[in-house]
Amino acid sequence: MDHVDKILAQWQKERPDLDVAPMGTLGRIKRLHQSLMRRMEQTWAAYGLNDSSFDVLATLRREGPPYALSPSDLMASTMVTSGTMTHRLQQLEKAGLIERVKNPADGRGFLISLSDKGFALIDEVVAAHVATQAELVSGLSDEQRAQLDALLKQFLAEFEPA
Amino acid sequence: MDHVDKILAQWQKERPDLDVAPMGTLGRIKRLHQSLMRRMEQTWAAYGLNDSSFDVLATLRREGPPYALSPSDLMASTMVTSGTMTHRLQQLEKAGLIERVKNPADGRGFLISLSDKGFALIDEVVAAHVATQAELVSGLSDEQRAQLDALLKQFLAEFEPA
DNA sequence: TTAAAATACCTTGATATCAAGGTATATGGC
DNA sequence: GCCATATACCTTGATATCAAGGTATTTTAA
Repeated sequence: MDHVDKILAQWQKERPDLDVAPMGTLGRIKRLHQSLMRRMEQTWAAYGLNDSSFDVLATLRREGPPYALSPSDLMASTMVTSGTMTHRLQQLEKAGLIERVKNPADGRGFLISLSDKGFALIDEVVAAHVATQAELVSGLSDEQRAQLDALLKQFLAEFEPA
Repeated sequence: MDHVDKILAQWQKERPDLDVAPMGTLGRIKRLHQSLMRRMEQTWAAYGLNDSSFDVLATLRREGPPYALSPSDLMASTMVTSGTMTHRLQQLEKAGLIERVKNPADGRGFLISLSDKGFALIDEVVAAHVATQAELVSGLSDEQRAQLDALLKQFLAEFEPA
C-alpha cells in the first residue's frame, strides 16, 4: 500500500465507474521519474551542470570524434524544440564548454563542438553520473532490472517506432 | 535496437571503462515519461487544463467531501514547493475552479475547495484522462502491465519509504 | 506570561521550456 | 537562371518551476 495505491483507492471510492488500473502504472512512472531526476540533478550540480547542459555535452561526447553536431542534430537527439536548444547552446558557449563554427557545407547552419574544457568536464561528470545511476538502481536485482528493461523497452516502442 | 540501445552502444565504444547498463533502465524511464506526459497533456488541454491544474483539481476531487484541503496538504500530495503551489492556486482561483476560505481552525492558513464549476470540470476531465491512460498502456498485455507494476512499485519504494 | 521557535503561506528572482513566427540560405522545378 | 518552397536557426512572449527569504500566526517552554 504505497502512495500510488492510496490514490487509486481514493478514486475507486469516489469514481467506481472508472477503471483506474492504468493510472497506477503511469503514476508510478511519473513519481519514479521525479525522484530519479532529483537525485541525478544533485550529481550534475556538483559540477556546475544540470539536466539540460549535461544532455548536450553528453550527446556530443558519446558521438565520438570530432565531437561535433549541428544544432538540428542535437535537437533531434535530445527531443527539445529549437528555441530550447538555442538557449542551451548560449549558456554552454558562455561557459566555454562548447564552440560554434559556421558549417562549411551549409551556409544556413553551424556546427557545435566540445571545447577542450567541455571535453574534460563531461568526461569527468559522466563517470560520476554513472556511479549515481548504479546507486539508484541498486534496489533491484540484476534479474529484476533486466525484466524491467524488457518491459520498458516494449512499452517505449509504442511511442518511438523504429 | 531502439534509440536507448544506440546511446548505450555509443558510450560502450567511447567509454568502455563505464558500466552503462543502469543508464538504459533510467533512460527508458525518462523517455517514456516524456512521451506519456505529452500525450496526456493533449487531453488536459482539450479542457483548458494542464498537468499542474489537473493535478490540484484531481487531488481535491478524489479526497471526497467536502473536497477541501490546505495548501500545505496539496503541496505534500503533489510534491511541489510552496511557491509553485501559490502560483497554481492563483491560476485556478482566477479561473473560478477553486475557492479559498480562511481556515477557522488556524489563522495562518487557508482551505482550498473545489467550486461547483471546478467539481463539474474535473469530473468530466478525469473520465477523459482515464480513457487516454487506457489507450497509452494498450501496448502491454494485462499480465505484462501487472509485472511492470510490481517492479515499479519495488523500485519506487526505495524513494518513497512507507 | 511571554519570548523563542515552528509553521503556513506568499513574494521575489532566476532558469527552463514551448509555440509561433522571423530571417537567411539552400534546393528543386520550370 | 530564377522563383517557390523547404530548411536551419534564432527571437519573442508566455508559463511552470524552484530556492531563498519574508510576514503573520501558532505552539512551546521557561
